[in-house]
Amino acid sequence: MSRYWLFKSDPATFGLEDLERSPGRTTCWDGVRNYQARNFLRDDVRVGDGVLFYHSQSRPPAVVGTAEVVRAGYPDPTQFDRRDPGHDPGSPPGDPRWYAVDIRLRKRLARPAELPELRGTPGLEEMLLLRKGSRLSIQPVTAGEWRIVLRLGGVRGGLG
DNA sequence: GCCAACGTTGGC
DNA sequence: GCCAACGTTGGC
Repeated sequence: MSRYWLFKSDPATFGLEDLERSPGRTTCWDGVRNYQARNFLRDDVRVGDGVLFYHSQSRPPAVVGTAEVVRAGYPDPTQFDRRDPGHDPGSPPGDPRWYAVDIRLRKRLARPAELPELRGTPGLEEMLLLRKGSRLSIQPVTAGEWRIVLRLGGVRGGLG
């Protein structure tokens, strides 16, 4: 059974449009440097899982699309790249510290599901994203939350 | 193991 | 640009 996730991205760095333009509308979700998020990527995110694509640092912040996991956790190549901002000289190649997954765009939402709107929506009271001080960039989402967010985004029926 | 200092995230 | 919340670092 598939799970659901929310991935945050600053559109100034990598936004939905960048994903739309990526070959096969697929990208490597690398650069995650937080241990809790790493654990999700390494241990829990699986092929076929659904992803809410979220624009942070945006006005207003919003879920703007859905994606699907097409490759489960594997060592993040950028940690071994000297020139990459995420280069981690302390990560042993034999036991990599950081992980990435691949995701493929499913669809852009008909309209963004904006953060202030999410805050007022019944059924989302427990959503991790809405918790004060929640900075986690990879978050689990329940099936109910997934369905509600997609409905707000104008996605009718199905998996989005 | 404690905790102050520091850096980052991200909403506003 | 501001600042609250959080994570990490490093001295002790």
